[in-house]
Amino acid sequence: MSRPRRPEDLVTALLDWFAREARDLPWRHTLDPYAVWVSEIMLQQTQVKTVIPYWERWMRELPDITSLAQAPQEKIHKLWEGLGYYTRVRNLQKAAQHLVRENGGEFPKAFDAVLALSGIGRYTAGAITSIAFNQPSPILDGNVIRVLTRLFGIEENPKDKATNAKLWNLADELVLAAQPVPLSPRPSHLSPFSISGPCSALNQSLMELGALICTPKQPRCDDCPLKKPCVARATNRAEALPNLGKRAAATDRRFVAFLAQRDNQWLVQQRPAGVVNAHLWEFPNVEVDAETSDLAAHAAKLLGARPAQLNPLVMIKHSITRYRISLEAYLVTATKGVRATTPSRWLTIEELDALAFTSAHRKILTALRHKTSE
DNA sequence: CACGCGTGGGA
DNA sequence: TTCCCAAGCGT
Repeated sequence: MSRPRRPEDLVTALLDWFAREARDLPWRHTLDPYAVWVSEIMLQQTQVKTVIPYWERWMRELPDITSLAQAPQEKIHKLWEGLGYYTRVRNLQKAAQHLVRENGGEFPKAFDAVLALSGIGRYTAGAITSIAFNQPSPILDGNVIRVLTRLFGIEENPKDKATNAKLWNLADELVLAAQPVPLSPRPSHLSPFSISGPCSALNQSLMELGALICTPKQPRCDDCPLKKPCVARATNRAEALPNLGKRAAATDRRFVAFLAQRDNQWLVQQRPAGVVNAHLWEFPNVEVDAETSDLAAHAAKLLGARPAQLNPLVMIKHSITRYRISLEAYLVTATKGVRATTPSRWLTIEELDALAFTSAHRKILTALRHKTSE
């Protein structure tokens, strides 16, 4: 069985592979720390393919720290609509406002100053400082955990404190070993990137390997630049690692939404701070028991008037965190007497479109638009 | 430190 | 269909 080689040899193999195989992603064409920062926040727990259009739109609308700091909160929520984890976007703006106020609108270079910003933890601080400034700061994300536990045959749960520390140390050894290595040239037939240096390339190569080769299921070990030293490949343990614990079982929940119309306007409300999907808009809705049949009573409580009739429009299935949710949307007829509870508004379909909706209620809105255009 | 926080894609 | 999980962070 081949043992892992020295860090220098692993680094050489990774940098060479990255120069050949790295994807052409839009944020790889800039070294602007703000642009890198935005990409890293969007990429937290979110797939590359999903992020690309959001990042491009964001950079057009809010191209620098000052424009973000000054943007209305409705605008940043709308730009984030559908990405989830909406605290991220508020922390992003909070940090931008801090930088305008305290640092002349400049993004800091010092790792500790970056780490201190809202929404930036150890991973993101390491990613930004290595990618934008070629600093030898290690990164450890889901991809890197997978690559390193397999490469070194680490069977312990990577969430355990000691194992997590060990993984950070391994990531640190690799990025330090990369620091003096010349950057591998990218083949001329591929589009050029803006890579700040070998620390940037090494960190990105670990994530890229995890995304393209060292995947959770059916890893493409035959194409891996680290196949010789990889312990998991030699022991046929690749798909068994990393050894993450069991995830919590999903719970079923049922919600009912009521679509109240007044002329060409529909009643919507904004979710309060501190709850799931805070600050986003939705149709009036309530959680009900699975067996509840008297939905009109719920509608009455919610809208202040008992509807004469409830006509089903659409049933949405979605899940948020560990909840499997079914969301039934009903058109409310005879809405005379319906009064909004604050904060809520009567708005046209076009006006609703301009608001940031939760994903599930965005689907209701789409169904409603189709219904009303029939 | 275990948990809450969103969503969509892929097997 | 169901489950896993993706460039994590804050509390």
